[in-house]
Amino acid sequence: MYRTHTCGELKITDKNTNVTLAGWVQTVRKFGSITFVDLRDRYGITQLLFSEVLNEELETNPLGREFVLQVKGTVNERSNKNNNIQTGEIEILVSAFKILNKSETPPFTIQDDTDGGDDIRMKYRFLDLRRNAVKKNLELRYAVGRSARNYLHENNFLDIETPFLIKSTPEGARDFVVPSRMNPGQFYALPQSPQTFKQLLMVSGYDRYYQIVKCFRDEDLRADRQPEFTQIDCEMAFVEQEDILNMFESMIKRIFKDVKQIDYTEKVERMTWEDAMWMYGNDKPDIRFGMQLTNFKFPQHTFPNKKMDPSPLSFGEESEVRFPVFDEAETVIAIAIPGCSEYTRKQTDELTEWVKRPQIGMKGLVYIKCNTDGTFKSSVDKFYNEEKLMAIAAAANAKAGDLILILAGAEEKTRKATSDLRMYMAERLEMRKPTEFKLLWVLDFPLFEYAEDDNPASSGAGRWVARHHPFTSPKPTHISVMINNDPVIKDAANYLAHPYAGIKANAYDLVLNGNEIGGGSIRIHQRELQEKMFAALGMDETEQQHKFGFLLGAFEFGAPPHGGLAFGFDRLCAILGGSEGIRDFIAFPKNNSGRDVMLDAPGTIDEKQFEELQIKLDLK
RNA sequence: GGAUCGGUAGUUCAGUUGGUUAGAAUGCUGCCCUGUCACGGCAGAGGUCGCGGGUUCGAGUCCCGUCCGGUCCGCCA
Repeated sequence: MYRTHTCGELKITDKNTNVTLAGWVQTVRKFGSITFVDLRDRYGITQLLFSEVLNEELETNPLGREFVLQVKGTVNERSNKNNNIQTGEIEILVSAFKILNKSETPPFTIQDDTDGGDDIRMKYRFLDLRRNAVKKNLELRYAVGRSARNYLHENNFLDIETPFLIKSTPEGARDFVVPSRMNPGQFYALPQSPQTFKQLLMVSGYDRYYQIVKCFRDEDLRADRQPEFTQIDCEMAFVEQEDILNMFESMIKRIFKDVKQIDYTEKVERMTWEDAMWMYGNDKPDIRFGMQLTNFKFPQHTFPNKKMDPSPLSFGEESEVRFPVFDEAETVIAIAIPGCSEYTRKQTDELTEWVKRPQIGMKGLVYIKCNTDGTFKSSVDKFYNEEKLMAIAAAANAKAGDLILILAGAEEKTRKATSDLRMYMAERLEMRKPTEFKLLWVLDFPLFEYAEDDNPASSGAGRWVARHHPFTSPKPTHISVMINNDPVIKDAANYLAHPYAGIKANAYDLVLNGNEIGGGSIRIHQRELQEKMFAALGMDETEQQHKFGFLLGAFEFGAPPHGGLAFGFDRLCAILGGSEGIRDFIAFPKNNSGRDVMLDAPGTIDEKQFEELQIKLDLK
């Protein structure tokens, strides 16, 4: 037997017990005739005491960091206790030891606060995973998965596996492809999600399905995006949107309870997509803090349901003064930053530089300081007098002591920039606390999105793309709009006037602290509507049949109404763990360029493999 | 596809207007130490300054290219 106990469980009540432990050498502290060794395993650290004969034996068999060590000994009460570790009251008085394996000196320290950078940690990920900080994340990941499985199991969901080698249907993201040896010249694709399979399972009558499953998308990476990632993928039959929201709102609350011991009892807030864009400039707003946008100016057709109040920015017809930046802009949006009226010139300049970065791309930034004494100081004093500034501040809901920031420009860009600025300021003011959690359902997304046509033959006319995916159903009231109108966009410049632009989807996203952690929809389950959808996306009958014939066919054999959603498992774990990046919540992640630096993958393949696949490499 | 920051000892970093022998911390090696737990003390080893080219009397430092890594935009139905 290699061990009788782990390194994390012995207590003062085990005093005088004979034990055998095995683990890795964390540190060796020598004091002439006695030596302390910290022995580490998955469960904790236990101090070993080598004295007298054993200490001398260490001279001939010296220990190094990360040696694998087995010791026999008795549990001893420490004379100096260490309250920082679980086993701090005891130590093992070693009577015999055996080095089970030696170790090279690791390239970085195996500690919570390692000295290793990301690069070297990833290269030696197997050592990095020994660190408590990463281990904690993987344990949290397991806990989240277990909690979800328990919940889904209790609610009659069936875990059904779906294939990884499927057919390429390049509708959304790029597919990863796998050549087929037995079918030369043909390729499988790895699934971007098990979407069509879970819908077919609904047709098959498995009315509650789930799977914690890998998905693959060949797109560029981010701190929170990996080419292979994991979803909690769920689907239900005979449900409406409300049923899904309730079912999965409860699931996420259960996860909060199980994993974070948080009683998230209040109802999850709900917001339409239009309101989210209006109030936050973003379809996944972080609503833990205020700083809502004030829309001073916007193109009415983008927000047909919003009323344009008389803007305090405008001058009367007879006025000689004009501020062209606001006058000529399509959109002007303000945010009031609480408590920042004391910002120095240097700080406001810094913010201006920030919005002028190419990633944001604004031309400048207007600020108004609402001084605590009731006066105002702004970068537009030349154009707006005290009275006007006061009116602007009132409209922007700014209080004395606030700093109003105003951006102006084209609608889409300005709205995004204002939203980015809001997040940046919140970050800067430490209003985004990683231990505070707030959920939000965003509802009523547009079904379609306008895209510039990349096909030059169609002379620049735009086309529709599915905002969610092509299986998403329109709101019941919008079905007829879709059926009865031609999807072709004749006037690209005025695409918002097209009836399709107003069609809302039966889709929903779950947002946690400004991150999309899940999304789904009620699906189309009638062949006619599905065909219309494919057609709207520019697929002719042949293409539809070729790509999705199996699904259209299935819809003719009693497809029930159904819908579902999928959670981004990695991202959910990262946020619950208080981190923005998902890499340390995945045991073996890829780097920025999609490489596994430990394996050095991807790599080339043998000539023989090419031959078997009947593929000749001819790189451009 | 684009922007931006970085690459100097095993590791994390500093390195001034271009100027003698490139530093610190940590890790590593050796010696000393009976109560440490970030042990302590003394001594020591350790560098193709990512790579290639250029400017210069002289380049870690300036310029160009390239490779690698981080973050972001585009992209991610």
